[in-house]
Amino acid sequence: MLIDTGSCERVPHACHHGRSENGCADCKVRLISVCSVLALAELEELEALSQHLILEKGQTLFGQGEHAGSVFNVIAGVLRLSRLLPDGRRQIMGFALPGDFLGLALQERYSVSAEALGPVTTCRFGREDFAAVVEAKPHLLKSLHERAGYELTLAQEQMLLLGRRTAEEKVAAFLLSLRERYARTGHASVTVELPMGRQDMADHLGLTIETVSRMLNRLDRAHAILLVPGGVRLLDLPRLERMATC
Amino acid sequence: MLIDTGSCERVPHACHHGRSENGCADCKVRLISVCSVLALAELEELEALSQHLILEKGQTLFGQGEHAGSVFNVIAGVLRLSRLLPDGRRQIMGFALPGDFLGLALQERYSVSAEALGPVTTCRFGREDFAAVVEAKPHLLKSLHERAGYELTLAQEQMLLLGRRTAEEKVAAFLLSLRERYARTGHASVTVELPMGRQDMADHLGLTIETVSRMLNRLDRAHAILLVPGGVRLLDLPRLERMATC
DNA sequence: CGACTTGTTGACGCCTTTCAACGTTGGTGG
DNA sequence: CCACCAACGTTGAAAGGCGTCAACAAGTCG
Repeated sequence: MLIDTGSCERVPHACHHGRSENGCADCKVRLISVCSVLALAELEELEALSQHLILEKGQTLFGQGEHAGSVFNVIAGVLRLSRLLPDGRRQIMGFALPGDFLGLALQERYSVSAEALGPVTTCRFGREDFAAVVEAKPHLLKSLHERAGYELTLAQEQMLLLGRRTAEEKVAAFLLSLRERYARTGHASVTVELPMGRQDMADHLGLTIETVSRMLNRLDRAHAILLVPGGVRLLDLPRLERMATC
Repeated sequence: MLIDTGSCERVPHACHHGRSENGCADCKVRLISVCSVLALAELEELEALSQHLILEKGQTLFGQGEHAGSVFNVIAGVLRLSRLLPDGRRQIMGFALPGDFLGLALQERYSVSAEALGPVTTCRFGREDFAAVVEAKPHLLKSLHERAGYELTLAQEQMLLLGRRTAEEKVAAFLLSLRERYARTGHASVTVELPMGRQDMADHLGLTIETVSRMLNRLDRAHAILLVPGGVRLLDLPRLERMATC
C-alpha cells in the first residue's frame, strides 16, 4: 500500500512543443472536448494561447497542492489523478482520458496530482489566459460547468462504490464504467483496455493489489470476463451489470 | 444496513409559502449563498421567481433520478444527500447546510435524494426559470461554477476518506470537517452540533452504526472528544487532526 | 406506564488485508 | 543466445478490523 513517489520524474518544462501542424481545426479530440462549443474564429483565438505538451510514461503533469499555472486538454493517452496521505496511502480519484479537461474548476491550486500512465499528449493553456477567455465567452463557461456537473456525478458514483460495495462489486463496476467511458470517445467494445496496473486499480477502488488480482481471476474463472494481456474481455455483461447494479 | 425508505414522507407541494416578509435583501444566508454575487436589482428579479418551501424532519425535498423541476437555496436546517442501492445499502454523499445550493449542475435529473434532518427552510426556483437567469448573468454562472469546484474538492476528500482511512480516522475526520463547515457560516466552536443520527454518519463514512458508536465512545474515553447530547465537544484538536491528517 | 426509536456494548465470524513465496514478462549486457 | 534482474502479477496461509447478531440502556411520545 505504500507508494514510492520518488520514481515519478517531473516533466521538464522545456519539453513542450509548438502547436500542432494543422491547428485546432483538425484536433482529434475537438468534438469531444470543451472546445466543441467554440466557433472557428474562437478556436483560432484559443489556439494562439495553446501549446502541445508531451509526457512519457510515469511523468508527472502536475502535483497536488502546486500553484495551478496551467490547465490542460488531454489529446491522447491516459493519466491518473491521485491524492496521497503523508504515510503513503494513496487514493486515485479517477483516470483522465482523451477529451478530458484538467483544471476544470480554474482554482488557484491543483487538488490532485496527475501522472501519465503511458505516452500522453496534452494541449496546455496558461490558467490566467484561459480564465480571461472564459470570462469573455459565457458559452465556454457553461460547457466547463456542464463537465463539472458530470465529474460530480462520477464522484458520487465512486463514493457509493467505495463506501458500500464489496470487492467483487467494485471490480465489476470499475470494468463497466471504464467500458462506458471508452464508448463515449472511442468505440464501444466488449474488450476493454486496461492502461493502468493492478496497484492503480487497487488505489482507485480502495482495495489492495492482491484483492484486485483475486477478484479479476475469480471473475475470469467464473467466465464473466476473460483476462487478456493489457486488458479484459467482458464475456457476461448481464452478470457484471447485476453485480455493479446501481 | 438496510434502510427503510418508506418512512420518508414526500413533501406535499401545497406546503410552499409565499416569499419571505422582507424579501431577499434581508435573507439570512444571502451573503454566504450564490446570491452574494448579485446586485440589488438582480436580487429583485430573482426574488420574483422564488418561493419559500418549508420541510419537517424526515420529509423528502427530492428523490434521486426524479425530473429536476426545481433548484434550491438552503436557508435554514440541514439535509442529507444520499444514494440508494436496490438492496437497501445507502451512501450519504454529504449534508447540505444553510447557504448551500441544491441543483448546482442544473442537470435534467437529480443525482441524489435530499431529505430533511430536522426543520428546513429552502428558497425554491423553477429550474428553467433559474437557468434562464443564469444564461443572462455570466457572473452568477461563474459563482455556481466556483461552488461546483468546491463540491468537487469535498467529494475528492470524501473519496480519500472512504477508500483509504480506518474507522477511527473516518470519524475524526468527519467531526473536523463538520466543524470547519460550520465555521464557514455560523461561528467557529469546539462544540460541534450533530444534527444527524448514528446511522446517517455510518452511511456517510462507509461504516456500520455500531462501528460509529464504538469509535465515538473510544475517542470519548481517550479524552479526544466529549460526547454531549446532540453533539460533541472537540477536546484534543491536535490529536484529532493528526488522525485526520491531509 | 408501555411501546417505540435511538444508541451502546459484547461475542463471534467473515471478508479483506497482511505477509510471503513464486511465476511471468521485458529489458540489459555478457 | 541466454543469464540476470527488476517490475508486475498471482497464489496461499494466517491475522485482524470491521460487520453481524443479539441484548440491553436511555430517551420520547402516546
